[in-house]
Amino acid sequence: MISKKAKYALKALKVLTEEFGNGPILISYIAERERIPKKFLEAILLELRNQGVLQSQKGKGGGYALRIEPERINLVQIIRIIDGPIAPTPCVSLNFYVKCDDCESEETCTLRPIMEAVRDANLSVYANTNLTALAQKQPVAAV
Amino acid sequence: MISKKAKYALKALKVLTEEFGNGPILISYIAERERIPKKFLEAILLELRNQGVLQSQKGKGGGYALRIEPERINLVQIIRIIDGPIAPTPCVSLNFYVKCDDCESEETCTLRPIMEAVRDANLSVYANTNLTALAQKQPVAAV
DNA sequence: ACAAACCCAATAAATACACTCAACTTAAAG
DNA sequence: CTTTAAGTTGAGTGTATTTATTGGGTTTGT
Repeated sequence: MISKKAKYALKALKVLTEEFGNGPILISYIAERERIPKKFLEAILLELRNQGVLQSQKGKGGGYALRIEPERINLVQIIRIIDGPIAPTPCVSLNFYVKCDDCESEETCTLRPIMEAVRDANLSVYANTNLTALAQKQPVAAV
Repeated sequence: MISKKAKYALKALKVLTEEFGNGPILISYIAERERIPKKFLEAILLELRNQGVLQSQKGKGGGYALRIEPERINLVQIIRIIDGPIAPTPCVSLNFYVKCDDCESEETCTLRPIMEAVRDANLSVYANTNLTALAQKQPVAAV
């Protein structure tokens, strides 16, 4: 399961993709349209801004916008920012690797191959989906 | 990410698979061998027993054992017992479906197809792995 | 002055443990 | 054959950390 935070992030980015080119979009607008708790969304958008995905503008006429074209942003980047690892266990994570303190050897661990397979299965879906696809309700191609 | 609880459950079941046919296995034995916090493991094994996966025996010579042959138990069953849904969001879960309170219509939701693809990718790995495979360090076949 | 993003902190539930005591089963002692 | 002791699961409670949310106040740009 991904977190609600990640799901909210994706929904917010969907809106920002649809509104891409229309200037800054209000937090309140996104929150209402997608029924996301506003204060929570605030923190999510801030995080995405700090990670370089979004840009923000304070004051009147302010709001949030994608920093680059939606085609160039895929779901792997977003999920990693919000939830961290995509792998089912930290010990097979590519970007957030943490050694298991309960495992003796990774070479002999029989769980690893399965966990790696799960990781790759997830990665292939997330990596092949960009924000434009997310906003367009395209059927996702099987991998 | 699966929970630590789920990972511990799989490791414990691996041991019980290896020891299948050798009578009841002690919690302490599994805990030490796999370096799982004993009290936590206790709760995990109990849950698996209550769900019909394991049988237990109290008193001297007691312990835990698989109730049926390891070939007949796959990881989907285990993950569902311990972590619940395999799907990334409750709204695309086959066994633990919960309607999104923030979504208006599931038909028009653009996140759904991606979430379903992720769910199916995970399911295909977990469903194709039984406890015997888990214990044998077989490379997992791509799906 | 106003409107917006931004920051700080408090709350509630779930996760990951630890600690203590009760219940049950078997085996040995009397 | 009954009692007792030892070994084991089982049940309840407590604590720290993360997740999801809310509230109030601050800063910044127009």
